[in-house]
Amino acid sequence: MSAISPSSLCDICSTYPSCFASRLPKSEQGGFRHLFPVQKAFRRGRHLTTQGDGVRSIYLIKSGAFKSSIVSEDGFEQVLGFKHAGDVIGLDGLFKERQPSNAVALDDSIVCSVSMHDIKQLDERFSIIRFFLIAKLQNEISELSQMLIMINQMNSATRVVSFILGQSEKSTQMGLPTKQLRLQMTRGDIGSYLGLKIETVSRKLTELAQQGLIKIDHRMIKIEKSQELKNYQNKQLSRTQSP
Amino acid sequence: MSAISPSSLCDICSTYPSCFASRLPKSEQGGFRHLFPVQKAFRRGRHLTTQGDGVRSIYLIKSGAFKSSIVSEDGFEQVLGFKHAGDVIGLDGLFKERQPSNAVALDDSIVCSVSMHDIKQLDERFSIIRFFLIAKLQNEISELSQMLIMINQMNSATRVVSFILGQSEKSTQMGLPTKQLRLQMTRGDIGSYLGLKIETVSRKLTELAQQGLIKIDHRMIKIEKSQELKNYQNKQLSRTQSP
DNA sequence: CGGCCCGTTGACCAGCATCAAAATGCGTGG
DNA sequence: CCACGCATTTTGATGCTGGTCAACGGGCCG
Repeated sequence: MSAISPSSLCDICSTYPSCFASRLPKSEQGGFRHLFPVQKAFRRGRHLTTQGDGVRSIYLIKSGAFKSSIVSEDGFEQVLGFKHAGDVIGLDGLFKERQPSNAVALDDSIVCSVSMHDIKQLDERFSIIRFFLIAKLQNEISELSQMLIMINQMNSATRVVSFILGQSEKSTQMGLPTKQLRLQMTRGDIGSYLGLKIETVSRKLTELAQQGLIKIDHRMIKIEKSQELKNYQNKQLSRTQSP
Repeated sequence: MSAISPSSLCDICSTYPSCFASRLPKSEQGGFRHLFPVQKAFRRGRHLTTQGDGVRSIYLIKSGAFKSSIVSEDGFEQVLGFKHAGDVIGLDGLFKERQPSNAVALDDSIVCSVSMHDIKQLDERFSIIRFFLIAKLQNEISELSQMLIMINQMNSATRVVSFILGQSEKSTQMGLPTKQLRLQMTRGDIGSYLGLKIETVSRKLTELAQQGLIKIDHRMIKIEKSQELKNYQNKQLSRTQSP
């Protein structure tokens, strides 16, 4: 965790469009620069946030990948989601005393960190920032709701398919290849996220490969038949009759 | 859905302590009254919010009970939570065009409705209101995360036990009896919430009754051995070894 | 009184977890 | 650069939990 460029300018930032800085009126963006958002590098495995620690900043991911998770008292980890360039980390702890969740780097990553003090100033001055923060929190609610639907209503194969398609979509959004993706997380992480055991994840991936829908090379996934994968999803969703 | 008392004063409201009105400085609370929060009654089965409809207000529950849910395109309902007196409904749609979820009255209920216009004014003027809204959204995130943990890591009996204990706790918070509670929702709602089929919910409740931990009379639940129920929870959480 | 939810119970079985073992990859230190 | 050790992944065999299908009773409302 070392400062790279303490006074880096937002307007040369690669994730500027998805950052709240871009929401500020042009005339104010110079002002925002003076709040000195700081870029920091995190090596794989390092914690960006740790459950229970004090809250100091929120973070916008500039490059790399993180998993967010909660660890219960008995040591069980529940993965809540995976975050990539453009995503925000730390909103669930915003204005709180303690971090409610962990964020761990899955790759070497770079984040832009904005201190609580700066966030409070921005929140005070600009309604657009308030809407931004609330919208991002609502996104998290929406994603968690979708996870509940997935885990409660889909079987294991369909969950794995949905996961792959979701990762592929994120990949596309970041301007990376849609049909070729590299998973940053272990099978165990995927299993925790999807509510499946590691063996089940492995088996279902193998089956999908055997059916020719994907190709697997360790953590590289190649999507061979995206339409059939999408059909897979829909077929499973309507496996029981509607009311 | 009829107006009861369009100019009711907040300071005689039974849920005032959990309302954001209570957060305002004393000198401003008179001003808040002039925003005319409106009380409305909802009969059992009526929708307070409907997925896809326009967003007009947020609601604070004064009495009664609601379930919040999402219905997928294929007609499947996923129950996201149950809301009671003091809870807020509509935050997931705050400042949005369309309601992302449904809220249906499980009992005849009364809510206090605050229009988007008023919320915007309050949000603009009072940082304490902003913190309130964000904290409530974070609560929803936290509850959904706990649901994921429960569904991914607990077996059916433990989920049902957790549900009963959770309902009992809510009951306590509202000043109602802790050991005697009336479920407002069907077994089907509970099943959707917990990710279990209706038959499983029914069976597990029966088993708990046979073990003498609870007594069941239709939707009345009497908690006979609360300590053993809590042990049940902990036992199951550590059913597999920690890393 | 009849129909419709709602809830319960039983029999059966599919899907996923569990347990076990081996192969492979990766990081670390010599 | 290589070797060792650990983490990750795969694959197989087996069993249990919770889903499915079916039937029935009871309460509520028109």
